Amino acid sequence: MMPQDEKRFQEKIRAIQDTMFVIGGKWKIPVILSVYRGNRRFNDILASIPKITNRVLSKELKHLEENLLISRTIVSKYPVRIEYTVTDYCLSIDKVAKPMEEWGKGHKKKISKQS
Amino acid sequence: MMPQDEKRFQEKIRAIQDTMFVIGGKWKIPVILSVYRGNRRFNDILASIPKITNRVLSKELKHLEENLLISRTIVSKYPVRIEYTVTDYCLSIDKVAKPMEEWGKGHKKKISKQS
DNA sequence: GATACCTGTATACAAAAGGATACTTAAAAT
DNA sequence: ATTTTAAGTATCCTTTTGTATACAGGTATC
Repeated sequence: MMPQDEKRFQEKIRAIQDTMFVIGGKWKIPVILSVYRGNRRFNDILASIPKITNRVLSKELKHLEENLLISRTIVSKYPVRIEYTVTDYCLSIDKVAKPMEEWGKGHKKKISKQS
Repeated sequence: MMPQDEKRFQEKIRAIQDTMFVIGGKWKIPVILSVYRGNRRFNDILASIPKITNRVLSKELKHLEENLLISRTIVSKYPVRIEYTVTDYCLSIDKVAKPMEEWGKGHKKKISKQS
């Protein structure tokens, strides 16, 4: 039998790996933030995130849609016009994104200080 | 000139990408947690994290050491014995890891509910 | 009729991350 | 003398991620 705290440790690992699967990688949170910020159209999102390419953006949007964080709506058929918006559920990401933002800012200072 | 909030948005993105660079990926936080938990020796850490391999662990430890989160000490030369410990600075990761753990647990429920 | 706009997809490729397995070095245990 | 242990490294391979560029399909504009 596995000790209680060992079991809890394994669950912790799994939960964090699940989170990483959904919002990990270089682009997923930036895409969410961009849409959250008001960029609803593909090319606007594309332009708002430095160095992202259309292929990567397309894939990330699909992944986020599958994970219920972004919704995609066809607002006009001719011409094709799509709108991306964040879901209500997506707002929960803020609880993770905010700490990450703060930690990143602090880390930059830390690293530049030691040199 | 870029508007103020646009500039702040770009900084946000960069901060999050910096964080992702340091602790992103499948294994980095699990490794930190394992060491924090008391696993100090290579093979103990290896055994504590399901499915990680020695090659990957070796690389992750090096990366974490370079980013001041883990420290590596040679405790005995013959035989070689190394000890890994978390740095004081590493404790700041908890501010990110905890929300990720919670979000991951909630997400699993969310996904299983919709099916 | 030619060209540009929008929202992507298709193709080809390069780089990074992750995985499987064997090996090393030197001491300690049997 | 052989095996085991510790802490990795070396080699090769697969998968994922990212990049570059071209193209599609339909509308609108010149």
